[in-house]
Amino acid sequence: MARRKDHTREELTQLAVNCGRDLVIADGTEALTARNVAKAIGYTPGTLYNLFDNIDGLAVAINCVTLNEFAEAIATIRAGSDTPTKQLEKICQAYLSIQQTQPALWALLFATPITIKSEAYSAAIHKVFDQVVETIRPLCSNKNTARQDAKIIWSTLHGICLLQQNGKLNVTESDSAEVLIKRFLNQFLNR
Amino acid sequence: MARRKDHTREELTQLAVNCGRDLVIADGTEALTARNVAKAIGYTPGTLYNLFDNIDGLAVAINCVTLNEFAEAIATIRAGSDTPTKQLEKICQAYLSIQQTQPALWALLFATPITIKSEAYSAAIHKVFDQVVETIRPLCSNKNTARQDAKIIWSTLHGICLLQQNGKLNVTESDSAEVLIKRFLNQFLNR
DNA sequence: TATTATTATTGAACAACGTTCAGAAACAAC
DNA sequence: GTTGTTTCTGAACGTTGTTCAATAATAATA
Repeated sequence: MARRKDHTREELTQLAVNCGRDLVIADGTEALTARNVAKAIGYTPGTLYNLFDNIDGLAVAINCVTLNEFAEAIATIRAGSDTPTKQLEKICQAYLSIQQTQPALWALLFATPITIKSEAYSAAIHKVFDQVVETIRPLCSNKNTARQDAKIIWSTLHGICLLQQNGKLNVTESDSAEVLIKRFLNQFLNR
Repeated sequence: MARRKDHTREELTQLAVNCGRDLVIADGTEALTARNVAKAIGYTPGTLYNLFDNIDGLAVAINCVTLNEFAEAIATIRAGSDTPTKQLEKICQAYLSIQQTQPALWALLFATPITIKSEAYSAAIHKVFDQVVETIRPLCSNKNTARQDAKIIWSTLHGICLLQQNGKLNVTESDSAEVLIKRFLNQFLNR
């Protein structure tokens, strides 16, 4: 069989991304295999390689969706009338929320070392990160360090979540990620 | 063939850990396969499963070596006559140094989500972490928060290195991990 | 309408992975 | 010498990512 043309190339890509995402949500990152996705979309593995260079390409595409959703959540927070500090807190909570409610999607985002150059992926990262920078800017003493501070906050957020997920932070006692992040923000923002 | 008894069980374990470590250093974490290690030690894959539950067990054993080396480096730093703040800086630099000089070993340590319960592994983590806590303690305003602060610092250190390694921090400009960490410490320790 | 060109899709194959386990070989005990 | 125990092999299984000749459906052409 060949040339079914049930879907356009774009539709097929969308289908793969959606089904792949559902697979990850349902059964974890390990379920994201070429054969699993192919079966889910009703095609064979070979077809996926018409759409993506390799299976990591699909992972990146799924990550773009996750990042874009997060970027929208941040935009909503920033559209509100909270103080910058409060906004930053809410952004951090939103990040935490992703990790806690969709741990598998989060793991696909960060716990997997993905080394792929993708226009869309860089753009998606920027859409998130740049907003963090702008939120922080009024809080920075030195105006030139907003981006650096954003990187630090982003890294800490990320590090706490990662070590928490792997149980590498539960040395003896267990502090919730939320508590640690709140403490970090307070101290880092000098209040 | 069977029962060569060229080595005791302990020697064989040591051999596997050492060769596995060398493989990782030379060719990255992906080179740590049962067949590769088996060939390196002059046995067959099956033998490895007498020594470890699975291949992750070998990875954990290698990580213990890395962690113990790091713990010793920290001990040397703490034995010096620097101020606590300076000691903390040096510890952070030592962490960075591991990531930069042995990126594959570091990747095996942290970039891989390992979910294994190991007595030795927990002990190795503690040997590192507890020293960080003690170094920080005199710098903490509230005496009860030393462990929390240590976790935050540890997480930040980790997050910066991770995002840096994956190129996920090089948004537009590139600040070195060293600069970011120094800035973080200054700000976090309120100076 | 008949023929040709193009393109999407398959399915079988390949190499490599982790892992298992019956059996063979070497040692120890009696 | 016989028996038992332990170590080690090697072949197998199932799964992974990935490739690619063959094929069938469509589009283009005559």
